[in-house]
Amino acid sequence: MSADDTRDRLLDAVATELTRVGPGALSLRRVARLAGVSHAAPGALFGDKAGMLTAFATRGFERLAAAISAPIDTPDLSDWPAAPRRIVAVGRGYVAFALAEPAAFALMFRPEALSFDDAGLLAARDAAYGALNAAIAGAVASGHIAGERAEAVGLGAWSVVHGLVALVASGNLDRRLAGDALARATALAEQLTRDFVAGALATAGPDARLYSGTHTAHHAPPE
Amino acid sequence: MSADDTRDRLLDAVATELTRVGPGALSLRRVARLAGVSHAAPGALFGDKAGMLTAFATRGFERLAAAISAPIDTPDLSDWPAAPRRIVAVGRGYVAFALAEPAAFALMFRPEALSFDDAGLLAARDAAYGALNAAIAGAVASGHIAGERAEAVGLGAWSVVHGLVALVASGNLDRRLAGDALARATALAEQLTRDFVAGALATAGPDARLYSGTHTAHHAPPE
DNA sequence: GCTGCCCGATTGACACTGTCAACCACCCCA
DNA sequence: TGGGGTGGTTGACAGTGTCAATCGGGCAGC
Repeated sequence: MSADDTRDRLLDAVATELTRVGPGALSLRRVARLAGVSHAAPGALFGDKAGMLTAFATRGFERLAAAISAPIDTPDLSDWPAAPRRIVAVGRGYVAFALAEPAAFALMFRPEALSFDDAGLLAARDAAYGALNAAIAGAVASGHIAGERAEAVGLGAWSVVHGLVALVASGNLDRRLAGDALARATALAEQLTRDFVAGALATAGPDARLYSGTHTAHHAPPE
Repeated sequence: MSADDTRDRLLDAVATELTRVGPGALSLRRVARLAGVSHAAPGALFGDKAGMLTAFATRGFERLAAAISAPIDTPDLSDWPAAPRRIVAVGRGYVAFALAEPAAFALMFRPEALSFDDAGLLAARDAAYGALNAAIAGAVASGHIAGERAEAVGLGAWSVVHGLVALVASGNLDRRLAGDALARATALAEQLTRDFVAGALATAGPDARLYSGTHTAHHAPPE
């Protein structure tokens, strides 16, 4: 049983406990028991509880970066140019990750539970944000978003996606999204991302609108 | 010393402890000590820790409802019609509350720390959401938002505002928003709310655009 | 005016938590 | 053949949330 082995076993135990009881009620000792090690093993390996959760959150940011960098195909946007399509794809990856691993996602955005100045964590986080920014930068380069609007559009798209996911995760949308909340939320997030990008494009000029009216007629912006 | 008196003293102690150490590290016994009562007094009054935090969060939702219902004046939108202006005002009130009481805001959206099926909490929460929905309904009634788009616009505006605030609160925007992060975030949230509403209006029809281009020329949508 | 009683609150105990010091086993390198 | 550090354990400690038992005191009913 190597050192990396117990490290991985502990982080796996963190994952199962995180989904079972949530980030707030997670117990270091229970994680250790679940991993079959002594109650002080996490401390010896990670320093303290925050260190252990930081290691897990770092893995989470790496998976988030992979999720939003993945070339998700968007056949329903076949008449959109590549750059805005990429933005929507990033949004979909973000939502998909948050809904697939809600506990990890919640932990990643709970800085008081982590060692937030950890170098590895910051690197993984910045890598994920870099993938996000790259999509915006691509749309700027292709002329679909005005340069001076890039920050606002990037933050807006990120905010709308993150906000929706946070509201779903905090159980505040159940009444609105009756039925299969997650499926509807996913669909809505895609719609919202499209809306926001389209709104940003609309403000770029009279003819830059992506689509209008009935949601069936799509008009491509000038290339 | 009446019962309501100690109740209030405990909730005030929760407020100070919440801002001091955050929702995760809050200790029931320390709150009790701070309020000058025994360590079991909160349990006797509120049932358990979650009950005490629920009582505090209920107060928070009431203040949130007041913040977004307040008639905030928006002189910079003097040429906007009343209904979309009201939506922006709601967004500003939401952000103002979240930035003014970040600890309370964070607790309110951490359901695992609360008794989330508490009747009082749900009532206060729904009252706040009602104020939010009323603004959207007003824009629908005045014809500025298509009825079938109301849910998407409402969720989108809420998501973008909530998401931005959540990202700021979780310390994930410091690098982007260098300098006085909060002030810039507030300004950006307003901009984003405007953008989103404008985008939603843009999709309502070719001539329904609120403004375009340089952000200096504003065009009113048809009344 | 006394009795019973519930409410607000206290004390004491319990199991559990995170952390730290001390100790132990093993492997690698000198 | 030794150290010495790495990975891991045991044991202790203060602090936490919760519960049972208790207590005082106001209040209604007789």
